[in-house]
Amino acid sequence: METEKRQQTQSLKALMGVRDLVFSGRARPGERLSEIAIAEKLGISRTPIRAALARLEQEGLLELIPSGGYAVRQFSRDEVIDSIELRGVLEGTAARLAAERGVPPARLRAIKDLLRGLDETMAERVEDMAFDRYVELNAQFHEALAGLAGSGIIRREIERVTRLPFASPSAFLDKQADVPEFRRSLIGGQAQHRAIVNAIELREGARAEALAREHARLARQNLEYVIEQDRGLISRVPALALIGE
Amino acid sequence: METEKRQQTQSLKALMGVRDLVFSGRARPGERLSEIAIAEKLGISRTPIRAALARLEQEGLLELIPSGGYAVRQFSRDEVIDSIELRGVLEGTAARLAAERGVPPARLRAIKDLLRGLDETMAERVEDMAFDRYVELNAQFHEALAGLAGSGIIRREIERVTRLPFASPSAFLDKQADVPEFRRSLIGGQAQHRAIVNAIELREGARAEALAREHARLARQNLEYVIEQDRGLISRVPALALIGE
DNA sequence: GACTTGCAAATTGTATACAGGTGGTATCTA
DNA sequence: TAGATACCACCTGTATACAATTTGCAAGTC
Repeated sequence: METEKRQQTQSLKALMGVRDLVFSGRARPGERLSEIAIAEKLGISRTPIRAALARLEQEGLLELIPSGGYAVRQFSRDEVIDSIELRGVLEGTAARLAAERGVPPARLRAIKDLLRGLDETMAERVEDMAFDRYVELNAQFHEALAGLAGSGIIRREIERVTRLPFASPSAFLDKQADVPEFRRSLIGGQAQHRAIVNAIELREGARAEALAREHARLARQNLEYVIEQDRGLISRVPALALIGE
Repeated sequence: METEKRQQTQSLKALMGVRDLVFSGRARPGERLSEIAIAEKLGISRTPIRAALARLEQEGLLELIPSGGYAVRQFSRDEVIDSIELRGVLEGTAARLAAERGVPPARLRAIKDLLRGLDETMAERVEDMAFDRYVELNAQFHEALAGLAGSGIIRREIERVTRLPFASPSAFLDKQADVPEFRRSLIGGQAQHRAIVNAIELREGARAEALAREHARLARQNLEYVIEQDRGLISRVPALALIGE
């Protein structure tokens, strides 16, 4: 019908449009993002585009050009590593606080269900894994973990860091990056998932924190594998499109 | 000359203007911030105001009203505590990484100079302390610490959290909140400063991290003192203007 | 008297007009 | 041929106009 979901649409369309422009690699790092060009391409006026650009700059995806305007930001290897480290620290904090403060039974049950679901995706041979399903459940697990401490502040901050694609728990879980090396890392990853939840349940804050931090290191390992062993993969992992240098 | 430093001014004026409106308490938590009203008050058009509002929402200072527009956000006691905790975690990470990665001698010297400066503000009797100078140097110390790991990502994140006034290391260091209880806490605080730098210099990452976290707890102690012992102080500590509930 | 309904004012979201400034190019000169 | 200068096109920052909602009030009805 003519309901035409226009509610809030222009702004959202602009935000998603620009994000996609960057993530898809159609806008290369360093490239200037012209308001007019984008506006024409997306079929909306400059105003919502401008708002989207400003917001994405806040998110760290774009950078200000001294003479005005915005450009796609380029991230160095070190910045990517620090972002992953940061995610580990924040997820570790969420885990620790959840352990220290205690988690309502319903929530604990919910995250345990996710654990079980993840288990079911595993198989004897890595080729037999239900990769897509793992990716989906893994994202849900990390989301649940971020909220487990019951702190909106922490949850929000994790969400923020995670918006940088290469810092996301799903950074190396992509159909395009379906590499045996990465698949193998999921086995250990799932063991860490279990350990984290166990530590939280037993109210072992320090252990929960350390485990969550170490868990994030999986992403770092995968990153280093890509950079040092198989640079060709860089272009196949979408989350790595912003890495330069 | 009529050069009239207008460079970038409207946007900046809008940002500072709205921030000040909130921090000064002229806009109460929950209150809607009307673009037109602010635009008239500040003598600029709606466009830069709008940008400022959107940005401050991203910073967490404002919240979106479902039907459109922005309102001053109100923070619960728990959210304030979590923000302080978060700052502790992030400063702890900066300290740990600085210890693990090592700090260039010049930077180490610089932060040690700050330590010495802070020492000089101390006195036998708390009434004799150079309070203003301490406040100034303390802010510099925390800024230096945030940058000590040489990570722009970490530095930026600390800066972000710190923008929430009650999460800042200077939250309870204000002329209006010049209370003996707070002054006394500075003595132990300075000891922690020294210990943090010492741990970093000795490359003791875990110790540096734990100390920095504990150091942030000073702010939490002060907060709890205000809430549980002397609620009248709330109105005298500007950083606490946003606390509700 | 309380609730509903309709209207009017106000407010946001979006588009566009306008001015100042930046960068690039082409031409002219040495 | 290389460098400098002047001009032109484009782009951003800001203001304002316009349209669609939303909110608040008032009047009318049950």
